[in-house]
Amino acid sequence: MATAQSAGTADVRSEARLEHFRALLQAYMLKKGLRSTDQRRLIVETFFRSQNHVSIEELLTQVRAQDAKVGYATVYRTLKLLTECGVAYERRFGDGLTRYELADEEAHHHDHLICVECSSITEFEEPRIEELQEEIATRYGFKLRSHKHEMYGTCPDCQAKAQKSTARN
Amino acid sequence: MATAQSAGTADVRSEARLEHFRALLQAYMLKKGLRSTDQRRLIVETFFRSQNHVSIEELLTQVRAQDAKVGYATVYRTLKLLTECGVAYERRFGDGLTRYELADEEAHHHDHLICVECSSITEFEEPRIEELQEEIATRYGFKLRSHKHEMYGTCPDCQAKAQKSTARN
DNA sequence: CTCATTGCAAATAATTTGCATGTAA
DNA sequence: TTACATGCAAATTATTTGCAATGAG
Repeated sequence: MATAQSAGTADVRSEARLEHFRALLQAYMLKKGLRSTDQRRLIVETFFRSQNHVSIEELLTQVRAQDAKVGYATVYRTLKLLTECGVAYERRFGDGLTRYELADEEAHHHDHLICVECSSITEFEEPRIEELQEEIATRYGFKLRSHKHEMYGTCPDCQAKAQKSTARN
Repeated sequence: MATAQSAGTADVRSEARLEHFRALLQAYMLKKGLRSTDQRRLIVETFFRSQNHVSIEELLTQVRAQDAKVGYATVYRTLKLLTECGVAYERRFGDGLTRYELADEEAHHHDHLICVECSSITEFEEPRIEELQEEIATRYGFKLRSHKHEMYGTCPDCQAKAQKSTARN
């Protein structure tokens, strides 16, 4: 089995929370005069059920399993919509890909350990860092909205692998 | 030929430190059998003198003020080289651009407060966060190489501006 | 001489956009 | 009926690469 680092987020997402996001989206669409279409609903629900940090391509694959005709552009446009109305966050890690995560507070408070060898992503949470962030923001008079904290290094697995091939070089 | 460019970091970068980086680069090039060319030297020195967080395009503009024939590809290739040998760090902020900064320890240990309104970047330093990072890396068995810690919010100036136009809405 | 480097243009890759057609409201 | 939405393909943007010509060691 592959490394399923950040455990199945889908299970963690309670219906109640998703309902909250659906309402958020609906309110935004109403305000902007946007329309609810089959594709949009499908993409949004697929996003809600997908693993954390989905890329557009991954999402599109899942979406096309339901409706093979959905195009790239629609997924891009829908994810942009979700980002605008505060349902999703865009994240850019080292690879040239934009990934998305559900914009709940928990997501807001976890951060990432990224392996520079195998690109695996491990999430961590550290309230003491949160505290310090607030302190710093206050120090500089910033009103904080979000943050991004990524640590890059070698994961235990890759360290082990590197050791085996040390003789080679 | 005295570069009449923006003040800023150039003054802060002591010759001694630059000399260290020149040595680092030279050692790397020697090891790899790479050659020292006019373009490379020009790009590297321009990078040393440029403001922090330069983009390829900004750098190219500055380089072309000296030698109009230098191509994009050479700048990309040279910055990649600088990144490989540990002289520069790549950074990706919100816009779709890769920016580079000198890889000294101070740069390694400062992080960024980014204003979502005016895009201004404020650097900060907080040793207690550094400590916590090490602690977390150890907890997950990671060997840390670098990190990125960005906080997004509204800077004091933009908060003030927002206040003035509050009556408007 | 030999092989790395350069500049250019063409190739990728990710994302965006124009437009004719489809479709919520 | 009236725009908004979609799918496709073409356009953009950032970056990379192939290649013939150049130049460092």
